[in-house]
Amino acid sequence: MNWMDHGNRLEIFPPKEFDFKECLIFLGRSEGEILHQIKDGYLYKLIKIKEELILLKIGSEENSIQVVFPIGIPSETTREKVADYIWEWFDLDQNLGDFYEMTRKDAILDQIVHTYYGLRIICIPDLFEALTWAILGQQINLTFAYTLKKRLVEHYGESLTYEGQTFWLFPTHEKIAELEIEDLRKLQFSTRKAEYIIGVAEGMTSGQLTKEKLLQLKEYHQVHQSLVSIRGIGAWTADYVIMKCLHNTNAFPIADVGLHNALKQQLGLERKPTIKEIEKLAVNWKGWEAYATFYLWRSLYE
DNA sequence: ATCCAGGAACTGT
DNA sequence: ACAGTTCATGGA
Repeated sequence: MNWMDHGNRLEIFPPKEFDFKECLIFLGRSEGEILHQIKDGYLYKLIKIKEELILLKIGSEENSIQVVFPIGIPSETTREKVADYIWEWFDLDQNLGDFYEMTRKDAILDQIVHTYYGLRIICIPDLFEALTWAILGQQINLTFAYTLKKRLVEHYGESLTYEGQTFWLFPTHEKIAELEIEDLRKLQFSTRKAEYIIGVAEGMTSGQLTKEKLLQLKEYHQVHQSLVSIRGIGAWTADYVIMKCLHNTNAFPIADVGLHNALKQQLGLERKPTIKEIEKLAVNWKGWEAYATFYLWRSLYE
């Protein structure tokens, strides 16, 4: 991690394969998003570090990400954690140079990575949020998934209002673990989604399911297996979470509808490709399937 | 209206 | 192992 603490602001120096504006475009993809806001080229996000709510205003300079604190300056140790958070959120530990090296020889990705150069997987560092968001997205259109997330956050999340704008935190698993199915049914969650999400919340609150434990597992299939063993988490959700929360670039949600649509479009097909066809296309992507998928998703909007 | 959505569990073979 | 069915609701 490469950054400087200037006391009242942070300056973070990302690797060269990074473009803040590309990341902002991804972050701004939905009107329904409630967990961050974008205004005048700045990204605002509320986070919580050790019981302290911290509003971040994030912008970019030529070679750095600038973070300021509109409400109050946190302590030095907290500022360090903020820098950690930003580094993790934008997946800055990955060496995208290796990914781009691979895509030079790839008929599908070569053009795409050129167009969106510097885009990184925007992560969901909170495991509970990542799992819940994936479950919400199962088999419903994304617009409605955002609506459900908004309702969940506004009912059970913490918030802070600054200059007339309200900023939200995703609810904690402790809070959701206390709910009954009917509580979420009222928000128009299906019984299944309600069961799955409360179940995950209970698993995390009991300490059985933690991000740390998952990160300790050495083999990809071990992580995948332990996630899939949880009710409501299938292969797609496991891969999505491994990609968005656990930073493993081997993750490949191969059954994803968005991926299929992107490939259909890129290849000019009449129909969506089959799983077997995708497996063949993806042979070159070994080790970078998550980024290949993410860039293909990006190619879908605009 | 009709189809489908960033699937998963369940059931039957 | 594998295929078909059910769940559930809104968006386009």
